[in-house]
Amino acid sequence: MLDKRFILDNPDLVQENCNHRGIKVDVARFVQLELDRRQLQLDVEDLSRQANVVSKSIAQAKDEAGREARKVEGRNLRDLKEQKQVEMERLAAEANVIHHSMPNLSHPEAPVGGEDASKELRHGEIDIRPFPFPVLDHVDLAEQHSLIDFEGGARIAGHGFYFLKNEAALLELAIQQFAVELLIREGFTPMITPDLARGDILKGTGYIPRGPETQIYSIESSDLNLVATAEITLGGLYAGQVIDADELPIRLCGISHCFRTEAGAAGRASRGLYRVHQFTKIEMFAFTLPEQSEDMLNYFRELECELFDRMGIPYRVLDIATGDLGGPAYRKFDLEAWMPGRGTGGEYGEVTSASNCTDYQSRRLDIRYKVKGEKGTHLVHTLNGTAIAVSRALIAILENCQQADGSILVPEVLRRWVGKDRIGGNG
RNA sequence: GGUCGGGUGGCCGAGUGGUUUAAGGCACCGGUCUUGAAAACCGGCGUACACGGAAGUGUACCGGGGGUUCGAAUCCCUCCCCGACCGCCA
Repeated sequence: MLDKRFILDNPDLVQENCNHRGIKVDVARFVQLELDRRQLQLDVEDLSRQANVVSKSIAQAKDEAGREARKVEGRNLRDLKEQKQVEMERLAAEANVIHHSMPNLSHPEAPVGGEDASKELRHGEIDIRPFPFPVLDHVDLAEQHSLIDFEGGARIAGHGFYFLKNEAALLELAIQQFAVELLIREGFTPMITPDLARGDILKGTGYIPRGPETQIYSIESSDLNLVATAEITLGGLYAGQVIDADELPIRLCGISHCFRTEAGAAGRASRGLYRVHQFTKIEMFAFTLPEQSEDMLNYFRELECELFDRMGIPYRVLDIATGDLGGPAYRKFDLEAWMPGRGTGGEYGEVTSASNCTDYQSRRLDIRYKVKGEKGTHLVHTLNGTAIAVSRALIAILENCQQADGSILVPEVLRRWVGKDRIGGNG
């Protein structure tokens, strides 16, 4: 959420930003509602004050008749207050709907426009290598080497679920180890988080459970939901807390399963592992001082690059355009890995995403910091970034590392955990 | 799952309907004293929102929500969480 005072002071700027983001918001309406609400709040508070004075006077009243008269007066004041308050809450509710629909402000350098306006910043260290042989996609490669059982997954849980088998199962563990090891070395605290969370926590992070088009699986007869990312649990971990400024920045590395219904995704390219209902993800999350968040976002992006460079995967880095930032992000960088088996002749596919949410998430989650010796508290900035989403990484690895003889070379950095250099062939 | 006990400020902790304006302590900040520090002493010290140029003032907040009352940390209902013990169990 945005700061209400900021919206009132800068309605034109906020409206323009909403337009750039491609989100329909009536900022003027919000401003009017909020101003009216404040007037009512004054009335309510004044009536409360009068009623409190009356209440206190009752204890000191001399005779029973005086007390009774005061009680009636108190009742009337409270009734009046109640009426005003109901009206105030009605306005607040309407203003709140608009407020919640407002996206975060946008970084001045973020490209303005729709999805196509996103700007390619650079490529990874590894060039796309030529494939002087017929390229297979990861589904065919997995079939050939008995790595993934999509039919089995569909049988027990439906389309979008799968079993990882043999080296694919080992690769899943290897990828996790590789990413977590690097992040620990960088000073992140490794966290295996709950895979379920309460509705409040999801809403605080910006996810909407149980709606008609929800991306979230919910547990029946319970407030619990399967998480779509560790961002939900890691952000929620500090909800309602005041953090000592000395402790910032806090950097966490979340290891969790991610569950997504992918409602409304029917028809989109979804062959194989690309769009699945469950996958494992290693997530970076940070709470920072406001002046630290820009550097932290760049740091997240560079770590993502390092991980994919070291796995030998070609990729490009995108500076995401305003129209594609979603609600909470102030700026967002995506890594798209080259997937030779995608489309005809290969395509880039999103593998990571790093966002600086500034104070947009922390305002809703109420995560503050306090500077020693200073009065009051301030909102922290939150950032999240994919270190590695295992399912998408598997696609990139299998497809980029396939050899002319049909075997798949295991990236060197993963061999320690996979226990072999090569899948298939004579490895 | 069962029984019992709990949830009060950054932390600990008192408080069973009205001078409670939430006692007291710790921590923290300022000061006195001191060569310096500690100790001692004095003072300050919650958050949010609103109003105000400011000083400041008002309202709300004692796990969440609802109720009773002129008035609720306190009484009632409900939900959540924590702890102890019992049962079951990887």
